[in-house]
Amino acid sequence: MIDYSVAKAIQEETRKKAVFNQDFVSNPKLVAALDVSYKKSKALSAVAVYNLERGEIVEAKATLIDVKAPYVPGYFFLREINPLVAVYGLVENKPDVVMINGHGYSHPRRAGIATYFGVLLSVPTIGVARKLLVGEEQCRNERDDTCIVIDKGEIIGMSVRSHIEKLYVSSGHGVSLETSISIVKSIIERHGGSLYPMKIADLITKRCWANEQGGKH
DNA sequence: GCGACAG
DNA sequence: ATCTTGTCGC
Repeated sequence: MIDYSVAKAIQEETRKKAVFNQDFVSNPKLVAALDVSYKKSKALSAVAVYNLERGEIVEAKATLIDVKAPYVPGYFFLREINPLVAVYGLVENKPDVVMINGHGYSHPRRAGIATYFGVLLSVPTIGVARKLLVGEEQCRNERDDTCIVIDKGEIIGMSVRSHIEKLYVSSGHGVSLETSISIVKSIIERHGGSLYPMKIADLITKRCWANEQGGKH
């Protein structure tokens, strides 16, 4: 059995350094979406840089690296931080905000992978997950497509649903929950209910295995 | 003690 | 996340 006390201490330090209630950027124009897929001990990570004004992908990159750490709920960063940092380093058009596939503040210690990535690289991040790790939804009514997520008496994130998918959004670092929701909703409303750049990053990670020859794309 | 548990 | 056939619904 592995001892996660060190990883836990890292997350607690990360939470102290993180900023959840301020926006480092006032008018973001470039938003990057990062995602990772796995095959045996290899991780294929991808990034799609999206122009909010034009509603288009302006850059895409992918890379393949080895991973050793197993996936453990609550300690996702141990497994996925390296693939994420590796592919982010390939980006030429540095984004104003980075969307990470996973939780940010909505985490047992308020420091999910999105928060860890943001503090580590000192970039604004948003956490976007498909399942809750902690907390429970509180919807005002059945019609509302945006609900708050409560844990231990505080709002830790929000759910946003379209007719295509349901996402759990939380602040990562340097992007408030309100701004995070605003960005996510503006994208899905523009692309038929799909978080377009994240979908593209996801497709890249799953379709580049066939013609992978070392990673770069 | 038991169940739940981001990707 | 990944491994995977047939099957249900529009």
